[in-house]
Amino acid sequence: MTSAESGLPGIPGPTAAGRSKASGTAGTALGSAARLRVATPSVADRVAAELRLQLAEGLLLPGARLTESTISEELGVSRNTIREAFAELAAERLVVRHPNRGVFVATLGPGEIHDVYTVRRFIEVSAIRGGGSPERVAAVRAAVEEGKAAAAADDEEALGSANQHFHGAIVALAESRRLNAIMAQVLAEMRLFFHKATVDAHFYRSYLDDNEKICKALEAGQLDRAGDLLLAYLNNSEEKQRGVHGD
Amino acid sequence: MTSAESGLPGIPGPTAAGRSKASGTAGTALGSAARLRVATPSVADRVAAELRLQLAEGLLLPGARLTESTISEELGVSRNTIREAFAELAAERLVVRHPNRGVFVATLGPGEIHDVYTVRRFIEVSAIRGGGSPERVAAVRAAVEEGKAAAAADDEEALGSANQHFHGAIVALAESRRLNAIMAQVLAEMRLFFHKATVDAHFYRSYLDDNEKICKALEAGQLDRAGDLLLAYLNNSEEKQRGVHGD
DNA sequence: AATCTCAGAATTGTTCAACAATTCTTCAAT
DNA sequence: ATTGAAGAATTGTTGAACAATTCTGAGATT
Repeated sequence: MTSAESGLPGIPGPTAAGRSKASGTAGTALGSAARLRVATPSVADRVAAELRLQLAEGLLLPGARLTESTISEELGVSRNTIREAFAELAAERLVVRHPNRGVFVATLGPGEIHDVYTVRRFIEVSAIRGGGSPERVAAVRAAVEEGKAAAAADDEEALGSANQHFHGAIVALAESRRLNAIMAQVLAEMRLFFHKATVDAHFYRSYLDDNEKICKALEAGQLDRAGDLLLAYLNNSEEKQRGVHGD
Repeated sequence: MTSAESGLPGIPGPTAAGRSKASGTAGTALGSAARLRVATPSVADRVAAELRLQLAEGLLLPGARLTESTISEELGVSRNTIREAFAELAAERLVVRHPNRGVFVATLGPGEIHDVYTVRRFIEVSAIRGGGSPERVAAVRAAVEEGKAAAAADDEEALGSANQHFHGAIVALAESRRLNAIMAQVLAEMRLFFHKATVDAHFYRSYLDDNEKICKALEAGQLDRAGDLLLAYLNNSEEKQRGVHGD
């Protein structure tokens, strides 16, 4: 694609406000039909979602600059709307605003990585120590199996996802909307610097055993033990990350 | 004030872009002089800060609607900028966006209150169990004394602030930027529903003893005991809140 | 060659005005 | 009382404009 007109996923056609673009009526019928009763996310939200996706896929590397006009053209959305999306992403720390200089993909130095792991230690360990309903525990188990399957299929990408699902499921034990949101945000931040150093096969694979053990302890109701294992895992993981990245 | 031109604190004079408003040159000199080397926060940020303040002071009660045009006029800021500020506040959960209907001050039902306390239990208890440097412990002590002074002066407002400082100081033990930010956000949410029911003098005052005990345990290095006390305090506090608000 | 300076280009910050889409109001008709 | 249909108000989004700031690249200076 060279000069995209509407690069946004979801609802296809732009409705063309402004005073330009003769605004062909084609597609309008389908658009209103599809909008059954679900509140359509705003364009700004969709832009934010799209950028979040590109961030997660490593298409936008840390430190990269996000120029308003470029994205505006690329996505066929006005600059003002882009700015609204930026405000969202900045609040999520995925992106940093330098006044008068622009927004950049967040870069996580050694200190920041430690900070992220501190949050994870606090939340994940507390969550697992609190246990959870059988359904939630089953979800943790499912994530473990998902990881095994990915390993068997030699799918690195899926392995990484499974690992994140595992940790997400652990926090979900607490059944807290806010904790889930916080964890999701932290995991999104982590994806950011996962792309910097290409992780080798052994990197993720070594986690599988840990996850299995943690899950088993959880299922057996040995919550303190599960917490200790998880804590050790997180410490170990941080050390490895620290090794891979600067310092 | 009837038709405010620049209701924003901080940097006084609006620079008047657009094509209107003859833009008197008065005040410009002082403005640039004051902007020594500190990155001036954007207007959107200042709007968000102002709204955050009004929210904290109970000037904007939960459920209240924030109309773009009204705030735009009131603060002498364009609608687009207001929207950017809204995006910030929505990300902080202080405000909720109903598509095509507007933004409203967030309301916290019983479930939400429980959720907020869940986050606090996770973070605060973990933080105090981890202990902290002498300086950070001293900061906790300072918050306790601040509360005592406020009680002696019969200053309800200050008592509330001191209490929040106390809990903020506990999280600060962990020396984590992100945890501090999360806690600040949660406390901001709590301020939201504190204004609903006017808390009587005994409400806060009963906390003073708890805080003192917790602080003493912390200073004595009895971290587990401090954690237990804090946990009990939080459970008790949640129950009281639940009693005051619609159950 | 290294660096300083300064005009011009590019970009961000902010505003205004317009209009489509949606929601809210009002008021009559059944 | 319920329904329905103008009409008013508000949000969502755009495009254009311009001030302020930062970036860039030649020359000029040491």
